[in-house]
Amino acid sequence: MLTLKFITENKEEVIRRLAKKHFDGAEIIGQVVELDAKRRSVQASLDAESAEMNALSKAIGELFKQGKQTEASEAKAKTAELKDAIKAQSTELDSIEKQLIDILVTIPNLPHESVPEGRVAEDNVVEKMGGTIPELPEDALPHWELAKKYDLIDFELGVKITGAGFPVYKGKGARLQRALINFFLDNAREAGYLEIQPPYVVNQASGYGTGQLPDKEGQMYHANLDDLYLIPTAEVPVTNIYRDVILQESELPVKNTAYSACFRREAGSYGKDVRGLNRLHQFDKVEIVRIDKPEHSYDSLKEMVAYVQTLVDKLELPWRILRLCGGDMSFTSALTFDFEVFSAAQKRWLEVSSVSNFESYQANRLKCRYKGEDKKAQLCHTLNGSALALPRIVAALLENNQTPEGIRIPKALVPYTGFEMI
RNA sequence: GGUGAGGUGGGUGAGUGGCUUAAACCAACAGUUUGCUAAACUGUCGUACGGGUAACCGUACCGGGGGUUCGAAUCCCCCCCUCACCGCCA
Repeated sequence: MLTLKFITENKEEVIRRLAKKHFDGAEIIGQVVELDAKRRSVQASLDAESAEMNALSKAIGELFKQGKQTEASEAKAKTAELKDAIKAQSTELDSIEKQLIDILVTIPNLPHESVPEGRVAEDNVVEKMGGTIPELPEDALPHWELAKKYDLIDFELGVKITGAGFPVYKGKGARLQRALINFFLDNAREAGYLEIQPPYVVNQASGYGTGQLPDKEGQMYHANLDDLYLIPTAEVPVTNIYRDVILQESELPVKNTAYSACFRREAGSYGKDVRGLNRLHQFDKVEIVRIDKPEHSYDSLKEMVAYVQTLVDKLELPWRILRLCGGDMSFTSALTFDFEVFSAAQKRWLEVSSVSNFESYQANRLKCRYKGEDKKAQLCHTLNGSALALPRIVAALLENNQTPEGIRIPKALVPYTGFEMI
């Protein structure tokens, strides 16, 4: 969430910038400013009364020690009224603070100045393109047909065991998954990211820390007996490593990478573009996470985008980078670049990575801070990106590389698969 | 699952109602000393909110929440978590 300080000090700017995300903040920001003023005044009088009470209690203690029982009892009588006032004020302060938090979590992050105007996915700006789209014959097969033909992925079997969206990978299909995971992790390590193996289920506090809760509660699987959530991305456990942490400036930027299975309920998204591997409830992904100083976070973002580009290049896939427009960005992001690869048989661009700078929006809730030269703790910036999500990469690899002799594996991946053709 | 012990600052850990402004040690940082390293010595060393141009002042925080009391890290109640041993088990 945005910091109260920033909102109250930059009211007009906040409203103006939120408009790019098509969020009308005029009324809600006004409420925040008003509540904050109330908060200050209540706290000021609460503090004054508490100070008086503390002094009085101390004096009573002294009087008792000196054996002045009568005077002590007189002083005691005076505290009752003060006590009631303190109780009332602190109840009011709690309520104001709760109202403020409730409002703050409904305000999205401010988009960076470079975010293009726009409402929907079509308004995103193509930033860069690479690779070549292969010429496939007319009878080229979509990946779900190829998966069946070569017995790589069994979607029906997954339905039997679990349900739709939980495919079973078999033989070279399974080995391809394992190869991609190792390929991505090795590349990330070589690029300086520390490999992490996090838990796949998290507690409520972690869900709140990265912002999945409370807004996206329905998108996560919930193990209600233990009140734990299956992670929708490794971002959640990895970023939460830094919850309630004050880092030293010298430790920044923190660069972590993690593979995890990801679980998403995808409630409400049935029926549209969900065939085959396009949208799943369980999938594999390697994530990269950075924690950085504010003044360096956009350099970090640039590096992350450049890094992801090396992956799609090595996989010889046709790709493009989109700069997301205000309307298509996530709630928490300040600037997002999406990577898409072209799936030549479906003739569609598929999103395989989303790289974002959250600035201090996530760090504020996480309470992830760092101490610099001046010894003052201040909020870090957090960033993350997929590097990469497997299913759509697999879809594109299968479709784009199909030949009459079988499916060709890109050279960079062969050491990992142990085979050149499927 | 059973039994027991615990949760205090960056870490270890003392503190059983007011002398706590949370001791002491370690780590960290600055300085002195020093041929270098090390050691020694001195000093600094929490977070948040509010007030103030500032130095600074006030308030809150000892796992979380409630209660008792003029006053709670300390007493009472509820919850959460951790550790140890036993049982089960990859």
